[in-house]
Amino acid sequence: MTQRRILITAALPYANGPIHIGHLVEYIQTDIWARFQKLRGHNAIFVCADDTHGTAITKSARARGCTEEEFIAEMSEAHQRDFAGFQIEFDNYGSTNSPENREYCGQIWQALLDADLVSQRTVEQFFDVDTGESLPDRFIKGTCPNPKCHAPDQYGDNCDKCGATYSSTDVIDPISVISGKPPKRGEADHFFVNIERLHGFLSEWTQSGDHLQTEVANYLKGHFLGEPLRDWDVSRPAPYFGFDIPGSDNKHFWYVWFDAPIGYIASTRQWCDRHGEDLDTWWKSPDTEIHHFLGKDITYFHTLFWPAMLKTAGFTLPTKVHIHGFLNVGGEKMSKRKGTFVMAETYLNHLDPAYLRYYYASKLGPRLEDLDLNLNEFATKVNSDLVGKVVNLASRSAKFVSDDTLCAEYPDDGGLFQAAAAAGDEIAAAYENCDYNAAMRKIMALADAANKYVEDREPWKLRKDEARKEELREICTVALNLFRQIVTYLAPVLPKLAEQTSELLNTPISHWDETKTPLVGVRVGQFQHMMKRVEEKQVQAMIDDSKTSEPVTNEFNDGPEALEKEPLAEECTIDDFVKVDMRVARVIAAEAVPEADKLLRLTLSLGGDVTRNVFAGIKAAYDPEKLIGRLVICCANLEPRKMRFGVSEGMVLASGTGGKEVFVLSPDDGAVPGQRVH
RNA sequence: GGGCCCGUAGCUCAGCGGUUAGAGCAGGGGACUCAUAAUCCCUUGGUCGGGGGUUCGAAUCCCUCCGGGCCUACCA
Repeated sequence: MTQRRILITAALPYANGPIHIGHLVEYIQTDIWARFQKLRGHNAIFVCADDTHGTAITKSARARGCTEEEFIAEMSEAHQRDFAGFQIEFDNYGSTNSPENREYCGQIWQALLDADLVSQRTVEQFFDVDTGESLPDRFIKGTCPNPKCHAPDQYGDNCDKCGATYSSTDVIDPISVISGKPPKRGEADHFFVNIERLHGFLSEWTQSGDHLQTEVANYLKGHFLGEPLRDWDVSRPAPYFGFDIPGSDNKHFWYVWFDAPIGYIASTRQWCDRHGEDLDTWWKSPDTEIHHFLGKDITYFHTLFWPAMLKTAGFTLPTKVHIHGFLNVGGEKMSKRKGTFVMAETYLNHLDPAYLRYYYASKLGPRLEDLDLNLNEFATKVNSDLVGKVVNLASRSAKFVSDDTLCAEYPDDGGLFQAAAAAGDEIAAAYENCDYNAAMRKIMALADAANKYVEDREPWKLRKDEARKEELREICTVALNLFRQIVTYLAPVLPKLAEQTSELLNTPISHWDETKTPLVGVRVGQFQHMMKRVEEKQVQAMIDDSKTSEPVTNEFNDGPEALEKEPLAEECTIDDFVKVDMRVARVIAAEAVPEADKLLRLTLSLGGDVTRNVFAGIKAAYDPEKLIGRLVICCANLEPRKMRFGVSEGMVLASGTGGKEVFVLSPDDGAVPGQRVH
């Protein structure tokens, strides 16, 4: 077989949060492919990096009270620790905030300028009033501008409720997520890449050859390539955490999605520098295959902009972009509340990474489909396939020959070894095609056949008969050779098991083709357990751990305590709800009740001359004078209640636990007393 | 609104124009006891989402409807 030169990348994890089991689908998928290619003897390298730029990083660093550089350094360390924990082995792990990356950004930028693809124009957008930062759509929240919807608290790009998409400048009552204040509208110059000029090239590249999965090619054709491609906004005005665009006098920075994919090149460059190789060998040679692995969310960056950049700057285009779907757990999106949003670190505190590597492998196919982690299936699959079938082979045969040797000549096994050796090509083809679930099924069929062999030969009966010792050795030689074939085929998925097997048989597993020749005459070591069964309670502990210890990672960092303290009430009907008549009211008089510890006496106006006398238990939290004039919400049809100090004719709505922790509700500006709350 | 993908046994999926539709797990029965309650044998279970069409032949191709997931450009 001729040796291929293969560059493999996984998408760069954003340095804004820890790695979770959803990310791991991709890194495990890619790592398996990289290990497979290496095991086949190809010259393959697997590079990755942290994606470190953008407004979100600045915001997180600020929340942590450190600089962006400190923040991303800490995050990079955490990411690499998690990856190492899952036996994901990069040949180089870089950062987009590296000098190499700046250099290649400059190079590609210059190529875009030389090709006259860059233009500059003014964009109207929002800025935060406190920090002066320009605000991306996701940093704006407000009311959906769709007249039929008007859902509050929606992001600046689209509405969760009605699905409308819009520009953040259209949002009603916009609020900056950074300061919580209304942003100011302003203008800024941005640089745009005229991607439409490469439309012909992109149509050709995406629709021909085998660069993309067919569903991805279809999606691009149906979605983007059917109409003119819009210009790509690749810059952000200062202040912005990233690289300043040369010649822009520190006023313009490359948008994070410009420099992120270039991180693939920069990371390769670091590897080249360490190994005395030339970058062009990897990025400008038609003899090098480039394989990107990524999730479906970032499809168009990698299938439109990225090829356009590479093409313009004279780099090699990807041989194949492998796009996978998202992870669901138990058929649903990962959920912090349900404890299914499991961080890599949390998983590792409870379970062996080999389990997840195998489970994902057994579910991954070449198509862009979501993958479901079913926790019951996870446990039964690992236990039944890995422990019950594979490891069991060694477990039930090795100890009969420990500290002894395998036969000097491979015995007759009825053609089992040959058949398994022949299956190697099919299994390899499945790996090559990213059809890991097919590969796993084929491998497990081999394990079934091997177990049946042991069953038929009943070695446990022979061991009692010294005269048949040689026969026993033959059976174990066959069983351990079949085991070793299986472990070799599984080595890309289960590197640790391959190492343990290497030790047991005193022979390293270093090449796929070792499955073609039986191992004979070697000394067999003491058998030790290679893998523990998954216990249901470990899985449950991991889920429980994820429920409580997970940091809430939305940008507001709201904790779960309040809800936990006072769980949601029983469901009520709309009819129940409308019975409660809540009205906007103005506090026109307020005084403390001297005889009472907690009460203020409030006089509320519902407009005109309608008033309500209300006793509210908010004395510890509010100064009565400051309440006067304020709008509040009151329950206006509550049955009046006689109290020692008079009759209370309603209730002022407030949240909080009592004492000083009381927060009276107020309507937004514009509300007038007497309006009903719906 | 537009687009992409999916709908096959209780569950997760394979099969994608050609013998009576398969696997693993789960369920039922039996064997074995070397092995981490592992293994082996037998077995229950499906009008392949519905309806039309093309074909000698359709789970497989086409149309349509229903159901589900996802994408829809400065969001990772």
